[in-house]
Amino acid sequence: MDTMAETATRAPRWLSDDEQRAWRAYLQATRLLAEHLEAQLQRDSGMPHAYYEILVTLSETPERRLRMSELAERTRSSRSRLSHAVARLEEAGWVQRANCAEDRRGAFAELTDDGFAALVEAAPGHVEAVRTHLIDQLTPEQVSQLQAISEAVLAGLERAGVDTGCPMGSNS
Amino acid sequence: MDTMAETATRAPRWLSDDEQRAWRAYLQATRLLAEHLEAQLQRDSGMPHAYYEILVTLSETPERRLRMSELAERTRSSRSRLSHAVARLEEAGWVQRANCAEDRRGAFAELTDDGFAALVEAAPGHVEAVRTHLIDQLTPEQVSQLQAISEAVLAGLERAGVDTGCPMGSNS
DNA sequence: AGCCGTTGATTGAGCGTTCAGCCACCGTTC
DNA sequence: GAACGGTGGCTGAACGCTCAATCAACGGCT
Repeated sequence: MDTMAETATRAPRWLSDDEQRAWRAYLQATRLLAEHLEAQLQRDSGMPHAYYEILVTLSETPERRLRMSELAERTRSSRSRLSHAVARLEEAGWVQRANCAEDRRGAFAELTDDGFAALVEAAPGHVEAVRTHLIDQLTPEQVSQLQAISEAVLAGLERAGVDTGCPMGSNS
Repeated sequence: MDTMAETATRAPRWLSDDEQRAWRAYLQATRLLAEHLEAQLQRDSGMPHAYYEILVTLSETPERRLRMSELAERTRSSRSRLSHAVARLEEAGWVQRANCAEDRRGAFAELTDDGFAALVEAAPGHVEAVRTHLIDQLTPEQVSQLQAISEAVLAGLERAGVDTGCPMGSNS
């Protein structure tokens, strides 16, 4: 990396050794954890984590249904991605679409009973994995540190306009 | 989620409110950050982050070349994934394959001059993004907390037999 | 020599995501 | 009421990844 510092057109603020160690540890930990949780959910419940989150989000709603846009926002997903995902979930019988009366462009995604059952099946194993590989590895103090850190990063990203649903925001 | 605790066949140890807040914040922060970095690298340098890491790993090697297996381990990638990736990188002219004399099954992946140039182009923007959206959002204390947390999680995953592909000792 | 399990690496199908483009509908304006 | 830009949602192609299958070469064995 040092050799590149000289070659670069405009010297950026490179990371210090400590920062780089933290960054690389963070990168590996988040990636491995995500992969592990993904694999667990796929293996035990036959759904990717993103789909699990869709089901969770729907289940936390009074009528177990949401407009596609609203669902996309809450799951921080693009509309396209959600559209494909709901199509898959519909094939699995876990979600069904419903027309919207007030806005005929709109569509609802609705959690079916099978979908709720699948969620009930999937949740314990997933939560157990999260606890085992994240929460239980940390002291209570570290858990709250992690929350503070995550919220700081989130705030920074949102302040920078890195909002998922807003393609117009980035310009130059 | 509480309703599901009763329905599930075996569901001990749900997350407390604090733990769940921490988990969800972590989830969103890591995901948004990863997506942002991915997008930045793709937009500014035309490569996904995984490919960037391959180039970095090759560049940090004396001869700028590594056996495929070795490269797969260092980038924590599956062999298959790496094989596909190197194929793409070869198309881009950033990497070239070379036969291995000692083991005729083997193959080297070698960083080309164009590949190194692409890396030199890409690195400043990427590092800047990491700094801006992660490091600069945190106090120095939080950075070291994050490192400790990440290492704890990593150690837990490795203890649990999750294939890390990389023993703790090796670094760059 | 011949066999046989292992290892290095590639391949192709399938899946999820992104991106760009599209259509249908909305609300406003003239 | 016709035209307009904006919005809700869908589609298809391209891409990266995973998984299982495959192949060739190695190395130890008798």
